Amino acid sequence: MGLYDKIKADLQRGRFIPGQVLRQVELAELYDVSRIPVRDALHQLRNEGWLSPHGKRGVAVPQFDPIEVEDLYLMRMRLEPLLQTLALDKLSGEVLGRANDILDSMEANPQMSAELIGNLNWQFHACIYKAAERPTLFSAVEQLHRQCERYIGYQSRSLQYQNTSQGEHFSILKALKRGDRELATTLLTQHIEAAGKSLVRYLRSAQP
Amino acid sequence: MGLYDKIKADLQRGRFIPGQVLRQVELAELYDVSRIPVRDALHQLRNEGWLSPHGKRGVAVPQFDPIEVEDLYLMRMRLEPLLQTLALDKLSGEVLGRANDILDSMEANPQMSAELIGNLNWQFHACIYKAAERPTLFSAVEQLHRQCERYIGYQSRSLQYQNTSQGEHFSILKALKRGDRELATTLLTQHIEAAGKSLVRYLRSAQP
DNA sequence: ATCTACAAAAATGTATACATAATTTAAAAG
DNA sequence: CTTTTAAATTATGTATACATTTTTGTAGAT
Repeated sequence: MGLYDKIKADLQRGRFIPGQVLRQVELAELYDVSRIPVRDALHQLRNEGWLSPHGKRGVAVPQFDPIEVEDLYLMRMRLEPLLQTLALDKLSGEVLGRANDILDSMEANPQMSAELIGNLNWQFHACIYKAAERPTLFSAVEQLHRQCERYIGYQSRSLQYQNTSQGEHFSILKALKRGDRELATTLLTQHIEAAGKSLVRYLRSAQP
Repeated sequence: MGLYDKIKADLQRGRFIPGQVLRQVELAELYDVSRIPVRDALHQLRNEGWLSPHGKRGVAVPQFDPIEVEDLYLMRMRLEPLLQTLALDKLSGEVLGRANDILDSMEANPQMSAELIGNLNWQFHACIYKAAERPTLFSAVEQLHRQCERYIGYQSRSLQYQNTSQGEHFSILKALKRGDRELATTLLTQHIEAAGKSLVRYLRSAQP
């Protein structure tokens, strides 16, 4: 696990306080490396929205920003259905099977960590998206996911939402299996919208 | 002008051949700096699609990829109208005036460099987009533009396309002034689609 | 007392040197 | 002759040291 992942994990776990300014030397000492790899990691983390520029030098841990969340989900609502549509014609039985397995494994283990649930969630959609064989579009969507991760965090969400979300996954998969383009698109759009709304609700309740 | 800009300009001008592998030492000697700033610049250029990973080490100048162009314009067609819509309510007379000035200045100088035309082109849209005050969405759109730049290059395009494109700009601006949400959205979508198609046509004619 | 100018500090950018990882080349075995 | 393995080469990653830039603090003038 590289330094980038370590710092990201610590940001996700809330080790650094929003608003806090991170200095290269501090981090270098903290993780026991030189400033060079720290610089690289900070650049990347800034690109992905995990850190924001702080004046002319340094980076800061960004505050929670509801507008940013809204923007991220608005973009996902427009790009992910597009990608899924492009994938539809190329969906093999193998891909659909793998997608099914992922959902089943989530169903089977009712008490997975929030982190693992989030990962499998993305795995499900990603394995469908990859079938489209559109690398540029895929990595754009992937980056949006990474930016969302910052807000999703490791907090476990309500069991109720987990269930409806899981139900939506199965509906989408069914529509894909039937090759119903329209329905799959509609369901995915609603799925993302619901996820966004749920996230905003959660953030508003957790943060003052 | 930083090293990043220098290398990008040289990529845009075709100093490096598509497929060519770029080594840090070569570039360091070429631009007379050490490898550290080269590394930083290469990272960023790779993030923006100007360079692609080459195996487990090094980067290469990417080949022209029609699918990538299509993806970029598909994304722009979905994100830019969204951003413009969000801007519509906040458009002040001052912003609209500035947008108008940009178009007029393009009209006034009929023989600007292709590079300058491209810049003003983006300035026009950007000054409207900025009015939305949605930084996340804006920088996503901005990044898509940067990725498109690689294909647009410095080559001058047909005069015919310049004229129709300019006409579309005026139509969009008029719709925005009237506050016609629907029309402005439709026109912008078509504008981007036309630009994409024109670019693909151009690339197909220039490249074998 | 406030503002400006200049000096001291602190933080980041960059160069050089070394460590690690990857690729290639050559040698040996099948 | 092909394939495999190990050594040498080459490229990138990282540490340390130095340069540059930005910020902060202080002294003097208005």
